[in-house]
Amino acid sequence: MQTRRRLLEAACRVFAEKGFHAARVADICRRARTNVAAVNYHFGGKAALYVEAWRHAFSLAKPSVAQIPEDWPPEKRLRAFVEDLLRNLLDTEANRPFSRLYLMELIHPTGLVTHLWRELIEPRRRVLLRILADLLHTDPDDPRVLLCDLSVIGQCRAPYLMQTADLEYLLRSPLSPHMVRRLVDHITRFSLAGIRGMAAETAQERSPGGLSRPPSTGPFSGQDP
Amino acid sequence: MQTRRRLLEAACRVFAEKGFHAARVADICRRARTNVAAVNYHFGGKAALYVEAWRHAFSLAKPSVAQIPEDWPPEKRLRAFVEDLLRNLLDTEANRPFSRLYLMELIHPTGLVTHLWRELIEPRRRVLLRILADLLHTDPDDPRVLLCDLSVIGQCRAPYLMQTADLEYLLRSPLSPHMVRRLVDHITRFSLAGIRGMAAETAQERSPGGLSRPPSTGPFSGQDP
DNA sequence: GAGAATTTGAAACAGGCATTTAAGGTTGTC
DNA sequence: GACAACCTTAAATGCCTGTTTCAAATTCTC
Repeated sequence: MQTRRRLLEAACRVFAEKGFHAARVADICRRARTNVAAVNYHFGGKAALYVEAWRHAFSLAKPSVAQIPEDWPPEKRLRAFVEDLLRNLLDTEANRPFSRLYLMELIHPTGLVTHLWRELIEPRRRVLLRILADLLHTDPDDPRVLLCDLSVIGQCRAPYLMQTADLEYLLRSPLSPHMVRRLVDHITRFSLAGIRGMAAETAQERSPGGLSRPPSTGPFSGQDP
Repeated sequence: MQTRRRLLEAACRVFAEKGFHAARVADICRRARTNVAAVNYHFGGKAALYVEAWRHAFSLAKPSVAQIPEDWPPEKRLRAFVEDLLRNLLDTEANRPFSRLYLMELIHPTGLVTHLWRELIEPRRRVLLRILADLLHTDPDDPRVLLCDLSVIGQCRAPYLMQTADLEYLLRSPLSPHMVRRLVDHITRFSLAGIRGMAAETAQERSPGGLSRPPSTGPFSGQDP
């Protein structure tokens, strides 16, 4: 139905902006130009709407990373990956749903989408680990790959951490498509240089201790719905 | 008074963990082993307690970055800066207040601490810009410095984005002092290599357009208290 | 076009939570 | 030891917000 789709899109935007807890059902309904009862009619409640909004956001975003050709050189694949993560930065109208939705769930775990994690997020991460392993001429379980993963992801998420106005303040420049391209370019080059620096280092001092334990619990362990 | 201090410390931890909005006054009081009315008696309300908690957290954290000797080589200063940002990662008992408090305010601006921004945060950022400018053999207004700033800060904040358990899952290793040291080491080296990569690049293709406008509004522009 | 099912609208409901209130207890002072 | 200032406690208040309710309206079926 029309209303249902409008609600989903509004929900993506509001949940992405505020997070599950701080998002107001009334806000979502105002943006969707509908009544609050519609949420409970179509979805059964705020929590269920949240889960559906996740699915909706991912249904728009998912294919791209998975479609990076595996025979591209790893440098090119890294750029494509970064580009994909930063794609949602603009679209202030359409929404910047996926990247920030995910970020919000990381910060305030609701426990509502744990089952979507392995289905939707883990495969993406595995793509990046593969790229990094290729760049470092090692395998994806190498501790250095995990650290580089954190570095790349951290850089890509940084712009989503703040309001657009604050990002523009930091960069001293309005957030245009051109600016996003420049960000992609920077993060890719910066990371490639960082990775090559690691590859050049002697591996001896980072071999023993620390980074070697198998995963214990799982992600999204917390919950406060 | 005793109670006042216990409240401040509990507030730091709870606000840092949940953010202003999601934090419950009752939670804070339970941790401080006091009654909910104490918050309103000693501080006048949740909002005022939040501001005082910020001040308290910063009073513990502030000196270090400011005390990095300016005559150290920039590589050494960068390491000291990163180390300072990651210091709060442990201290699960004492609290990991500053870094995550700040992060929460970035993500959900409350508008309650805008006045503390210039006083507390801007100076820290200027220290980093100076370091990066020295490393790039340029001045702190160079657009490349701003991009590197985003990269370094993004990497340093990444560990604070998630619950400890999730970070340990990503790193496949428990979060020990040793692990934190390794993180500091990695981020410093990775960034130094990235920065040197940028410095080596031809400056021509990143000179015109984009990154050149003076700050328009200010940070923490939003508010939803 | 009549009747039935589905969807929407406005208002009432209920629970959670910050804040207030007023009484009781503690500490310091003369 | 009495008084006063300060602090703590438990219960009450009132607001905000997700959910429910039920009537009105729309859409679908025959």
